[in-house]
Amino acid sequence: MSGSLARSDRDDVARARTDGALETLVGYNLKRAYMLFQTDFRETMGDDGLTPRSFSALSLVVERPGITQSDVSRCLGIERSGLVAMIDDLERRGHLRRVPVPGDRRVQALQATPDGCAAYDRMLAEVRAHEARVLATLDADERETLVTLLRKLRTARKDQGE
Amino acid sequence: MSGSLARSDRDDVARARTDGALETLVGYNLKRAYMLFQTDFRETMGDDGLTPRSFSALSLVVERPGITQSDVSRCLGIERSGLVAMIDDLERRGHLRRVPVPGDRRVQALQATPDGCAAYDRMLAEVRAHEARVLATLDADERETLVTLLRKLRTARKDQGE
DNA sequence: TATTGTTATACTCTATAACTATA
DNA sequence: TATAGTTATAGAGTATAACAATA
Repeated sequence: MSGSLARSDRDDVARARTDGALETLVGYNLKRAYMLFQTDFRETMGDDGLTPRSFSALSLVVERPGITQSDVSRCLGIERSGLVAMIDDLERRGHLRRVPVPGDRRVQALQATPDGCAAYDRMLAEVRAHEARVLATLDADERETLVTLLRKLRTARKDQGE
Repeated sequence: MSGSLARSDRDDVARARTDGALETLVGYNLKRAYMLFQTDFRETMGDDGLTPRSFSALSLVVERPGITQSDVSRCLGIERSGLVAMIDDLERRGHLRRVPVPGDRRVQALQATPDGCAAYDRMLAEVRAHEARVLATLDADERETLVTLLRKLRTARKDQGE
């Protein structure tokens, strides 16, 4: 039954090294690393800055002028409905505009404004600095390996049957 | 001003390869990879299965009998308050019990039940299978490298001044 | 004063479903 | 019948703040 534990036993437990099954699981370590990035990203961008998600959307719009919301949602793997408020916000900030497309009146192409492009360039620099900060403990090779492995994980997935 | 785009231009855009700044950012790739794991984890555990979080808590309790809620929250990097409902749930499932500690009446040590240990072993096997599935595109070396890099990212952080 | 467990609360994120207008 | 954009809504996840009991 062992209903209770002595104080010293608990202290031993607390001192145990962190080497359980959890540490061997990729998912767990992935989540912890992701949380690190998330937190620092938000601190970097400030209270009324872009979120990781809206930054990624803006990035897509800047780099692929004329992309539609549906395209963005597919590229980022998120729901179309979630994009509306985000694009509203980016438009309100003056970073982009919704532009009608002659050939298809259902669609509105997304076009970054000059100000939006400039703001994006500044933010991208900040984001790279933020990543350098969080990745400080890895050398250049390790960083590249990490990105490569993460991308491999994802891109290869699309091709599979599943 | 270029108010609108022709259909064919948009199609070109849609066909563009996915090689923008986003793909070079660790944070973005980390998030996408994390989403992959999360989704598959939940599918693996089923509708009334443990969440990634409660599984990690149970793992800690099984491997460090007598650990307290505060210890768990510190190990996992989450708030104490968030643990209460989780531990309630694990207790309701019969996986663990709250056990009074003689030396300190504020504390309740967490003790996995025999059933809880058995259930954990089964779940851990399922989780490992789930990880093997999601990691199918990486070979053994790559998987180990990935875990190592993710852990290095995190563990080294603690030691820093910040 | 500090810590453990707890409650209440609010906020963010995000998906689902349904609607409309077009195609 | 399918797609783009939209709206409304609900649910999960999680943090914050406060409190009681104990140290």
